[in-house]
Amino acid sequence: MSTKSTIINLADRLIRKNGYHAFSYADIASRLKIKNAAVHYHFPTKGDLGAAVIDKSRSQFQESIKQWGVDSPKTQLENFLNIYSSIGSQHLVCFMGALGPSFDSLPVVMQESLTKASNEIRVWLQNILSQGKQEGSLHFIEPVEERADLIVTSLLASLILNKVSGEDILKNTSNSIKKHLI
Amino acid sequence: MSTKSTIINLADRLIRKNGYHAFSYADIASRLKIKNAAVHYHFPTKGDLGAAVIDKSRSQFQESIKQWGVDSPKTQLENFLNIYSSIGSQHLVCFMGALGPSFDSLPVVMQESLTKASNEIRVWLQNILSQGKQEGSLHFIEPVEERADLIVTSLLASLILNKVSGEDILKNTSNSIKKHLI
DNA sequence: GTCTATATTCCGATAGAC
DNA sequence: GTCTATCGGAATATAGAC
Repeated sequence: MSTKSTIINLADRLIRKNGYHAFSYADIASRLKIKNAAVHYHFPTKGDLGAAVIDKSRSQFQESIKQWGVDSPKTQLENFLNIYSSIGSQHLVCFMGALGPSFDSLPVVMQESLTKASNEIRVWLQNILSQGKQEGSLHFIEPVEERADLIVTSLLASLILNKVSGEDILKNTSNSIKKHLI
Repeated sequence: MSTKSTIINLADRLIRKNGYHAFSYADIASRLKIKNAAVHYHFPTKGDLGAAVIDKSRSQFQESIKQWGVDSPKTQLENFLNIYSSIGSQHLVCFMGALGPSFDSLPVVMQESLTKASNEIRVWLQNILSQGKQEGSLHFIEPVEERADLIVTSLLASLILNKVSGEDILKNTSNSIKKHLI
């Protein structure tokens, strides 16, 4: 793997463990056994690196949902839930949960990519829910935007409370989500 | 108001706007027109200040639910929802949403207080839901822990996505929560 | 093209003045 | 008891070596 993508992966992990403002170029450099200024060659500013981390996650998500395209809405929803349980098992949060709370303090390039990401995820979930309702495999009474936001917010914060409480909050919320839809 | 409590309120606001690691003693000092080292007199370390911010919110919550004690479960739940809409209208997140994601990078005093806070909120909500179910005013099928966690996580992350998306996510999730319970 | 030596600013924290 | 002057170190970032 290239140095550049290694840096992105390290930054991604540090951001989702400690937060954007809690990691430094020195953290990355020491793990790569190079000088911190070498990281600046690949990413001139910290905002550039942060934006690359977001963009990588966005690309991965787009690739995932493309592959899921053949599956049923119910299966795609379970795939989506599995993303979060995978993150939770590593004692991390998702990039939206890591970066969203300090949105106002982030460089503009990161803010813009984050906003796009939130819309991409919410719109995709709305579509899956709509499809499932139409074919009769998923059930909900309220407007699809409301149910989609209920689900995505609950999953996002479950990873946060997993860290804080030390309990498996995500298991509880995932159960609740599934019981109401199916 | 005393300088000490003014500092706590300023720090609280800064944390919920930008995050714990994104604010400095200088931010507080400049707003108070004193030197940053003066803040160290009141709070020797940044962790002391952070813990005071959490403790203040915990006290406020305990006071609120004490006052709500006479209300019906349904009314208490609406009071709880109103806390979040009040925070959202100020374009802020709750302290749990601000601090939880970077839990691993926080001083131990803050971690311990945060963990207690998460349990206090979750247990209170579980009790309200149980009471409401028993008297027939609130309805849910899954175990009370699952529904309580669904609600609290959804509200927490709604404030985060409010910031990121620029839309009123909290309105959607609040509607969804109410429609399923009532 | 890739990385190192160096600069500059800002951080949290201490010692001591009033 | 309250605050100011100052420190040591870490942060991001630039200029230049190889």
